[in-house]
Amino acid sequence: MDFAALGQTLACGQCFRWRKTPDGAWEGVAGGRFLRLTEKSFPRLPEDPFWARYFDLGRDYGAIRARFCRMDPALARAVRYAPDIRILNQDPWEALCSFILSQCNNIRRIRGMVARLCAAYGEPARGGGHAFPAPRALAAAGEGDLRALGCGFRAPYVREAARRVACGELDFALLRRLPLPQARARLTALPGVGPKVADCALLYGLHRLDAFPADVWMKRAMRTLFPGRDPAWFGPYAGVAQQYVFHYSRNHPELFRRENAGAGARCS
DNA sequence: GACCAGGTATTGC
DNA sequence: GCAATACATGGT
Repeated sequence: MDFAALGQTLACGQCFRWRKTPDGAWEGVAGGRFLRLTEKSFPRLPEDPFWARYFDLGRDYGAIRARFCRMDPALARAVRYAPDIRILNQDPWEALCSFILSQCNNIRRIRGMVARLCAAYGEPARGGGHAFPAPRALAAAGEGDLRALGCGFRAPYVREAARRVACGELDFALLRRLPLPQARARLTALPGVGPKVADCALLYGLHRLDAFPADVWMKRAMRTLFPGRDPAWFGPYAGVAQQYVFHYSRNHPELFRRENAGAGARCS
């Protein structure tokens, strides 16, 4: 991974709190810390244990890529489009909450909603900006307050998820060690959390790399690019494959022009 | 205005 | 099981 390719990881749809500044730096907040990455500071990233883990620097993505490229030509195309994508180790609560907000929504607006929540309910972060709000903080917010920040019909979902995390009813430490189907079931027990959001929380928040979020783009991609395949076919790193394919698909909508989005998302 | 955006819950067949 | 519909909101 080099600095120039950072955008592949930070702007491929897995996180909502990073931005590229006009002068070409990347700025973001995670784990209550603000980070500004430039061409100059980037090489020292591995020295910080927190950020090394956040960017999953200990994993050999070259081997994962090579395996994908051998498996299937379409998968190889997706990998080559943005080979430097890595799956971040995000905070589980932040991932769950962010993807609850993602339903029936676009990435630009999700970023805005998350930014407003952080500004209103997040503690000041070390170095600048605000941390993602603690579950406790959002559990204590009124539904009307969350709606006022633009959360819409997702407001009660966020509040209830926050409450269950805050009181320990939903335990991320447990989710880390449960078999995937059982972890998924615990998550979908929350109102407003279905299979897609659950898999996002598992993949992005708990780093379960075999979780495979299937949104509209992935459903289209599966029909068109991988007919007859299912998530298990992608193997133990199915979630990584999903990220390559999701990003590739979103940036090649012409591949699906003759599809009628159907089979899934209906918002209006 | 209609249509869409990383879905989910509810209802009716 | 599976299709239809409501759910807020902002951008094109």
